[in-house]
Amino acid sequence: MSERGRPRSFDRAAALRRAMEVFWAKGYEGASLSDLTAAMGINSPSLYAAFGSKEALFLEATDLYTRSEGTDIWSTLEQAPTARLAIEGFLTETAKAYSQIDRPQGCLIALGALHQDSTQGLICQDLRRRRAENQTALERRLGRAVAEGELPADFDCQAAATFFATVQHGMSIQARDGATHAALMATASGAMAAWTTMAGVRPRDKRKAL
Amino acid sequence: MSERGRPRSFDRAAALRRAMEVFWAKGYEGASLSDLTAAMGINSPSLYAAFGSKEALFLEATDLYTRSEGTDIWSTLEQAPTARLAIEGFLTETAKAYSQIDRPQGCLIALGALHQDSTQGLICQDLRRRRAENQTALERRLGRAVAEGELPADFDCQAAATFFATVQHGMSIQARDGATHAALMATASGAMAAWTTMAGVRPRDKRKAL
DNA sequence: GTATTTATGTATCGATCGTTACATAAAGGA
DNA sequence: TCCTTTATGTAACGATCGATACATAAATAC
Repeated sequence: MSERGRPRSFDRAAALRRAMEVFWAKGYEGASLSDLTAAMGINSPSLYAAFGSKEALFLEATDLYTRSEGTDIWSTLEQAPTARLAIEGFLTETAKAYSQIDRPQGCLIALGALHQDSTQGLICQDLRRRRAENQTALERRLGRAVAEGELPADFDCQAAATFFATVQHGMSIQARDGATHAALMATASGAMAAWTTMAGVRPRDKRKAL
Repeated sequence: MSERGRPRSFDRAAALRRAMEVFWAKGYEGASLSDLTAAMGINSPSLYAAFGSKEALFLEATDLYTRSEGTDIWSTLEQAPTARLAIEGFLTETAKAYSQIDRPQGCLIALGALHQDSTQGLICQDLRRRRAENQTALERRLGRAVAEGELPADFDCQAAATFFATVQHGMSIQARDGATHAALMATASGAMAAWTTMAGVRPRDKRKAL
């Protein structure tokens, strides 16, 4: 069926991964076609034949990013036995992921396109949707903890999810500024200090942050 | 002395303010010369004669931004009678500043140039320096509180400053996503919940966040 | 007055942006 | 073998990027 015509001479998946890394490092507007084709090892007509356009390539790249780079963060959030461990794991995995030395620092979803016209730009809309989904995932996990009795019924899941999502966004900028893993963990610890108060824990020992 | 030659036909300070707003809304790379000259009401030769280059204009614009837009945030930090009120005011003023409806959302210093090559780009270096200065201001305020006995001697000022600075950076992205003042205040409250734990307060009433 | 100095508007510079025509190469179908 | 189909490399498209050359306008100095 699809075996007609001259076969593609490059690995589409590998090229997409290279494109993802370029977008990750430079953002959507900062990544030029020259940057992309150079990293992907192909010429622009091949890029357009395989991916359609720069926009479409970015959308595929962010999808790959979501499927391949954020997994530890979100699987920890879902699978941790308690909400506290879920949030702690979420923050710890974020600190780890954002300070990998062999990768661009910070998060593609958070930093990829901050300056496009949000109401018009397709790219900006897509990233914003993904950020909203992430915050919703946090809120759902907290809601589950309320339902399970781990958190008090009057716990404000939405406010807490907003707070932790915002901390994660800030960690992207912090990472871009060259923050070490330890510095990111300082932020994670700070956020967990908030948990202690928010969850209404009466501390027997006066300080037990993270 | 400087009254020789044809006088400038536009208000340099007003034009700089317009340029600042464009950079604030679109970022350094996202703001084109066309955008700038249109907003400033001048032609490009006038821009270059008055400001030198796009880079120099941006640096002047960020300086104006620092002097004119961030004042409430940082004066509150310095002048509040206690560190707790200082941090609370810092966060509250940030939430207010980042959600002004008649202005670009978020912070120019935080969002202005996230994707330039950090080691090379002059713009990126300047913004990074300003972000570092802001974090240092937080750390100094906390250190003062330790010296005054408000905070315990083993209080980790650097870690706390990192945390609160990161929260503020995250609020810029949150604001860019259209967060309301209330949503930003939810984040501020979360950060103050962290304060309660970090400062080692033994809460008599179990919850008193912000 | 004339000379000098600075600013403005027009028009354009070379470089780069994202994108595509076009001829050729390499595969399967007949 | 010839036709169709798809991919590749070269080369270039129009648009826009940041930045300027140049002639003219408007001020002061003499």
